Amino acid sequence: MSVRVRYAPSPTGFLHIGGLRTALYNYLFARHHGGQFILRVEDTDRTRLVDGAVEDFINMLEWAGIQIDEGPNKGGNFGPYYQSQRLEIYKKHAEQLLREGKVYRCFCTSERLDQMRKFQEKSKLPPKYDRQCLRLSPEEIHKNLEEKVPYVLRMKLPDDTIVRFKDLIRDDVEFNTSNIDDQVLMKSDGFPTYHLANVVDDHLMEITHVIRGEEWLSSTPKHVLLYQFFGWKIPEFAHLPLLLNSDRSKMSKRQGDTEARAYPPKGYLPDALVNFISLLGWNPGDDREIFSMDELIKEFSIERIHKAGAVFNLEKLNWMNTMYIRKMPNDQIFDILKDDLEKAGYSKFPKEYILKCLGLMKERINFIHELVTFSVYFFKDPETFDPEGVKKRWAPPAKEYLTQLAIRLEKTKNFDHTEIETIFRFYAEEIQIKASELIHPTRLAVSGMTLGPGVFDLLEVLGKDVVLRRMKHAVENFDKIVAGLA
RNA sequence: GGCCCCAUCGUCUAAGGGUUAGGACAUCGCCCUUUCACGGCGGUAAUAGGGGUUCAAAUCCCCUUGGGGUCACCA
Repeated sequence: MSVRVRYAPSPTGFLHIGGLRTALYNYLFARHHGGQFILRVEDTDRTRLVDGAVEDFINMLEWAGIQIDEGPNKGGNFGPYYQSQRLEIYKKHAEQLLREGKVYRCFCTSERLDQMRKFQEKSKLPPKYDRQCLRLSPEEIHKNLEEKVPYVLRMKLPDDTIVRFKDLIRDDVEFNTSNIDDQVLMKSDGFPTYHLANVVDDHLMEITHVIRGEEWLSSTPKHVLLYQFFGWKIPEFAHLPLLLNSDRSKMSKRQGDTEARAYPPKGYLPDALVNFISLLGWNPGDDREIFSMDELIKEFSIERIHKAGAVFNLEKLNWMNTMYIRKMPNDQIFDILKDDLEKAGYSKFPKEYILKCLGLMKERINFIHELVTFSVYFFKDPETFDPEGVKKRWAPPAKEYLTQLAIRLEKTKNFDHTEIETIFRFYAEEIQIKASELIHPTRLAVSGMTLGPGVFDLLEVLGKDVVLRRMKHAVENFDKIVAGLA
């Protein structure tokens, strides 16, 4: 039987980084085994729906390179993939359980439930439904139904029974039903709760492996019991370790960016983010750390997922992002930055020129958009000059150096790296100074900055005309700039 | 609080009875060097505590401690 897994988020918010990892692990597992990855939207809570959430799930999964085989955007043989469109199915199954006495109607008001909980809390009792409605006589039930008193359907749990199940990550886990509440399965608005909808759908969609966050571990016995109520085969469970804030609490909005969609605009590459989160709770068993999606698919195994939660460490993600930027071909970077370059007004420059600039700059930036913001001087003459740099690099002889260099550079034929370097070295030797005393003032003159690519590369890429123009401008305004007037 | 899960450098982790407890990020130092980076070399840094089992324990068992999750007509 082929593997079928699902990622089943609730559209009550945008895709969470933790959700992205859950989806990724499901996807890797599916692909590793040649199975299917399904996206199912669990929109049974009508009060917390967030506009655009489903689009965000789909967009971000696609951005990350996770391909959905079946889902709201794809269709499939097991749809619909919105739970809100499957109400009849849940109703039918709930009625079956009601007929079989596995669930019962509960007419209790939320006020009574709240009161009861408060009392239990105060008296340090476990907060549990007291089963008042389980003791209702048939006449009372009939009367309530006649009077259209709203009701929910609750699971009737067996008394004092051990529910055991095997978790692929945690091995055997067991719970006693005496610690579990009679879970509501159908709400009074006719919508199922998560527990019912989830089990019914996983069964009908022939899900073989339920891979989800650890926060579901304690409700799994309810699900196991439900499978048993229906007489269905129980899928394999794998509860993933949680993603943590730096204080080791469950990753939440309080700290850092928890929404996946925050990452692309910050300049994170999808491959880097995917690679990074793949390693949060899993590793291949050796020292390798850089993996493409295909390699992850090849290497991934549930056996190597470990149990403890993992802190989302932004610094390591940043490092990984840097690695991926360095590795990425220039024209691919160009494609990603197209809009940014356009917006900055740089797209009027020839593509080959931009590609060269990207090539020089990508070695020294951490986020892809920095390529645009830090590359201004490739596209515009500097209007300001770093004051610290001016102070340090533009001592009086620099003016003469720049003048002389400009004269010599003007005579070049190719204006390439080697030719430029020769001129610098030769002139430095001639006047008995270190080449760096020429290099630093020149960098400042042509870029306005004290850092960036190697100067000879920089000059070559900028081209003779631009370099000479900027150097002359620097010489002409040298005294003003040094005096802090320009 | 009840129930459940978990526990190796600051962080991500390797080592599933015998290792000087390994790697990566971060950090520190040195080298390279025209700046910033990259890179190279090296350093600091961990088995939560206590009991067992064993010739031998990070590793198996128990207890303690600590952390987390969950206890809704939310998922």
